[in-house]
Amino acid sequence: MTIQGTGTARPAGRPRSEKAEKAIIEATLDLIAEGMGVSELSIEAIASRAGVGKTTIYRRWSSKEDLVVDALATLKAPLPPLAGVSVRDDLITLLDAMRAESGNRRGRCVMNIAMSEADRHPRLTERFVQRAVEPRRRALREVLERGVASGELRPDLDVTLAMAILSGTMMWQSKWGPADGLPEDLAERVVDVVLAGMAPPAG
Amino acid sequence: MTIQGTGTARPAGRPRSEKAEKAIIEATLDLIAEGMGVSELSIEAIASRAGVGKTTIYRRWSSKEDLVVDALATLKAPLPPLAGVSVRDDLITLLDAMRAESGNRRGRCVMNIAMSEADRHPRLTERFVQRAVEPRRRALREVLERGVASGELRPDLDVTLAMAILSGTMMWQSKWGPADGLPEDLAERVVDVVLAGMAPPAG
Amino acid sequence: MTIQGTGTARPAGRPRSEKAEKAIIEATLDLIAEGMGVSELSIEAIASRAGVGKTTIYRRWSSKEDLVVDALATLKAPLPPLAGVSVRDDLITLLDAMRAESGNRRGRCVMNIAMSEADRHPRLTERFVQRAVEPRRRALREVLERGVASGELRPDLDVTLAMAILSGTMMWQSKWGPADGLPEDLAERVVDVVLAGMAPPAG
Amino acid sequence: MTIQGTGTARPAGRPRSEKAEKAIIEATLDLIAEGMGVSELSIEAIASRAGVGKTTIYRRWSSKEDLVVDALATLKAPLPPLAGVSVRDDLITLLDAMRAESGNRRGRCVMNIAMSEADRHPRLTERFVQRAVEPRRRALREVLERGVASGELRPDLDVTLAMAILSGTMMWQSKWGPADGLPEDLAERVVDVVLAGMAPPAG
DNA sequence: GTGTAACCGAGACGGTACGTCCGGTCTTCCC
DNA sequence: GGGAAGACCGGACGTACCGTCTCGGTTACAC
Repeated sequence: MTIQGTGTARPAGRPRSEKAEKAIIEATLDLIAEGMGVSELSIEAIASRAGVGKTTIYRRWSSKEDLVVDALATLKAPLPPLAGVSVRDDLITLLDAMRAESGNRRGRCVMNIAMSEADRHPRLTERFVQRAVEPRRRALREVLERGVASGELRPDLDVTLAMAILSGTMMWQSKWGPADGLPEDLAERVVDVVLAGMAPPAG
Repeated sequence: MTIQGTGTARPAGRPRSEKAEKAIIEATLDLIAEGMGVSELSIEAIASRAGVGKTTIYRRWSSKEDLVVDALATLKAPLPPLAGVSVRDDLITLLDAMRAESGNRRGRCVMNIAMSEADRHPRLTERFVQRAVEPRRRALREVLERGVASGELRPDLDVTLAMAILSGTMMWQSKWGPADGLPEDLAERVVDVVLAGMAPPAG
Repeated sequence: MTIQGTGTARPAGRPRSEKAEKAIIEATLDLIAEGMGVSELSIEAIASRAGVGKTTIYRRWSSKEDLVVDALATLKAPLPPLAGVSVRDDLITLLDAMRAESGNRRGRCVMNIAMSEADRHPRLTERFVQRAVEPRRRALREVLERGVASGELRPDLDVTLAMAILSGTMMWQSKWGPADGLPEDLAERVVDVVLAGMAPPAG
Repeated sequence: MTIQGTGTARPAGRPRSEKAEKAIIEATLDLIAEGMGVSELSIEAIASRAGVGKTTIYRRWSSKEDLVVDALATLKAPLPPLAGVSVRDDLITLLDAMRAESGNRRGRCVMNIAMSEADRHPRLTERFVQRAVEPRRRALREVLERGVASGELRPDLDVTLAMAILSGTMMWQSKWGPADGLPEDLAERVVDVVLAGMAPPAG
């Protein structure tokens, strides 16, 4: 017998097509980017867009939600590189990146799904938080704590509060801001306000 | 002839039932509060929940979107009464009210709809902004401007920026905050940070 | 006052219009004659045909069935005059009249209703039997019994059986006969068969 | 190429379910047996009773009438076996079978439909005649003609007339007879009357 | 090769909702 | 009271689409 002893033996028959899998995921993300909510998304539309039979989808995922979860999971989180010199600069870099991501169509739609389906599809939101929210939150926290450690920020800084203000301001404005005439340099300004408001009181 | 010249004469036939109209609106809001998005909402479910024939709905609204628009429009905006003494106290009152409103189930669901359907149903969002967002925004602006006028806030305060920070922080946290362990007195704290960060530099 | 004290006092208000009542009944019979079954009959159609408001019908009959019952009840049963001489001739006269009545459109439709609605609307059928079937049955029986009494028919004649054969043959053929090429003088022939088959055996 | 030239190739896709087809027909007959006329029959009720989607019905029949036609067509006509010895016995057997069939609920309702819808749905009636009426008529005629050939009946017997009397008596009584107190052995009696009335005059 | 199994396409399945129509009832106006 | 008008609820219509399932025919690998 020539069955190699290595781990999982390849199952008999034609192997599943990676191409089909990718096409399905891509089609799903495309449709999401076009503003489809989870319920507007139809397997039929995905299959058609991916050039794939409905069966092929059904063979891989047992429900639409599973598919969307997997699709969102492929969204990588390329955090911007931080200079690591000035805390202020790094914060601005981070916040501008966040705004940019949630500002374009795709980001906004993914955001919508993650938020509005939170009640009905907890697993979906959970996965999104884990893949997209947490990394950014962690980066933000690290920068702030670095500032505390380096003395650039006051030692008793309420990091959690600062994070809430910074991210809240940016994310909220990416949703409603455009209509409000908020300035381009919003990141810079809010960082300054927070740093000023949280700076050591006098000296 | 004795036809009175007064305005629009009452049309012939049985008049439309106000009760039915209210029941329909209420049913719609109920279903929204149960997490239905606009596309999950079905006229049939609304009719059944309201104890009303489908025709009675179609007679009044030509599309589901129109109905939802009207339903959201009935959400009144009972802003909390402001003491009008201290700007700081008034801000805290306002922000806490905002958080409370978006914290309960109904508020959260309405919020979800308004946000996630923004792209697909602009009229819906527009109406929501006009009825729910604008009044709050205006109230916030008035308090801030009063502070400027009274000298409680620095004269060159960037009111728009302050509003973005205050409302962004509160609204964003009403969505993601619960999982973050943010404190109960968030409103108080963020107001203090903003006031400190925007206070007249010297005195 | 000129209200006469006689019997039932006339109720206040405008008296009901007899004309409307007749028009409604007539319209109902018309529609039935056009082949409508009880369920195809609609109050709306009746009202429209009678030039009457739906209310006016609803005020008088509490259900469609009641109305149809009353309408059928107005169908009079003008039995043909019998010469009273020969039993054979009288039977032929009766049977030919029956065939004529169930042969024209109106008679056939009324028949259809009476028969097919028997299960669902027993009161309707009951009324029909009482007004239309019974008189004919009675006439038939009288002629036969007269023949027995006069010696024209054998004394032990089974009157019930004779009636079943005579009326069954005529009525059944009025339904299915036309396609069968049955002769015009069917009545005469069947009477002869029955009389022959039931005549005193030898002398 | 090895594509065989054999007949009609099986069409692509999932084949239609015979089970569904049968269930639909059965449900239709059930509802008819419950006294539904053609207009009371609703596709929705049939679908629900058959445990089938409405599409599954519409895929097969384009109209309610077509469905009913097919349903009635499935009613088989199991004529009773005839001994073939005595004409009199065979006639009695046939007539009793006819009475039994139109005596039970299902038979009565089918009869009602066939008769009362004759004007509105000629195709329906036509099919019913062809499937149910004709075979019986043929059997009756054959027995009678056998009697003529064998000398058991007079050679100049009017077969058509005899058929009209025999079937008319039986069918009519199956409708109105129960209330008339007609005897159990009606078949026997009417056969005797007809044979007597049509027997060769002298011998 | 041959076999196995996944592939694709097509189409029927049960189900839900659609928007329309119409029927019987109810309510109001005007004569 | 009577007519007209029209809203009311309910039920069925025929259609569309969805997710599922079931086929036939094809393709890619491992033996």
